[in-house]
Amino acid sequence: MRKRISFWRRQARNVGVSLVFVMVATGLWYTQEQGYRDQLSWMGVPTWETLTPTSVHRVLRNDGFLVGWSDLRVNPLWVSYYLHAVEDPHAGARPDFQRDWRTLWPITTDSYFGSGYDRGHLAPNYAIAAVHGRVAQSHTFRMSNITPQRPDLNRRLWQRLEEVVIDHFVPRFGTLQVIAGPVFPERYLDNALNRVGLVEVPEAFYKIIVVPAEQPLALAFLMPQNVRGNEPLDRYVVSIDEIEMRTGLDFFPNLSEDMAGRLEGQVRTQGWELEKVARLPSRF
DNA sequence: TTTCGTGT
Repeated sequence: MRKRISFWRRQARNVGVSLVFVMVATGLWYTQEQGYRDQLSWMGVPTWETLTPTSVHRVLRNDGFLVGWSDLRVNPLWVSYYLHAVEDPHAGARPDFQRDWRTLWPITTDSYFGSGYDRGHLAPNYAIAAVHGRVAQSHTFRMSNITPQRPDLNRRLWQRLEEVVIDHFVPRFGTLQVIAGPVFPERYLDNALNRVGLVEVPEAFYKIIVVPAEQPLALAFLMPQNVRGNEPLDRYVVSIDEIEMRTGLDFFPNLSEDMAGRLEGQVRTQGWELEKVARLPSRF
């Protein structure tokens, strides 16, 4: 009898030691992970306004950018990254697209074959490569960073926007925080079966650009799938509030209420000199 | 320099 009691005591102590170990390890991991996330997002990682199946996601960390991955949409709901001016911007050759095993879903590099949709980057190849280097570049080719885009959007209008960001806005402001992602129809069931393989097809895409200064500036775009590609960029400027309404996400959750109201509630294009870049021709 | 598909 005595022996049994001491056996269970020992087990209880072992469980206790294990629990403490797990808590400490989790705490260390969490602190470190939080540090990485803070380095890749200004004023907090995007989160959901309300906990709904379509807005819930988990964060995948890459070199140079974060991905908010939705297992229901089988899409990145957002990507977040900084860009800063570099001496001699250039990118190496485009690597191959890669499967990302963290998504669990089997999204392979030829899942898009014959679909009529491009494999569109959210965190862009060129800008990430130029600013964050070769490894980060390869991570932008993970299928977790890819979403179905119509060719005229991906290769023309969206590409022009990406080019303006890295070639004009980054040199002007020095450092930018960019968040980009897809927009889906309001009712999930209306679009639930509209998929490329397992990947739900968005109806539009947003890109939020912030100058993270004492007095921050923000500019946000919302572009639909069906464009010709030569439209002026400033036609698609919207407020961050509008993107939050359309996506169910909360951007920059650590912003003070006061600052959030000023930055997110209205469209302010002063300071961006949009008129100079809105009509630059397509490269492709 | 910056987007991709192509078909196996």
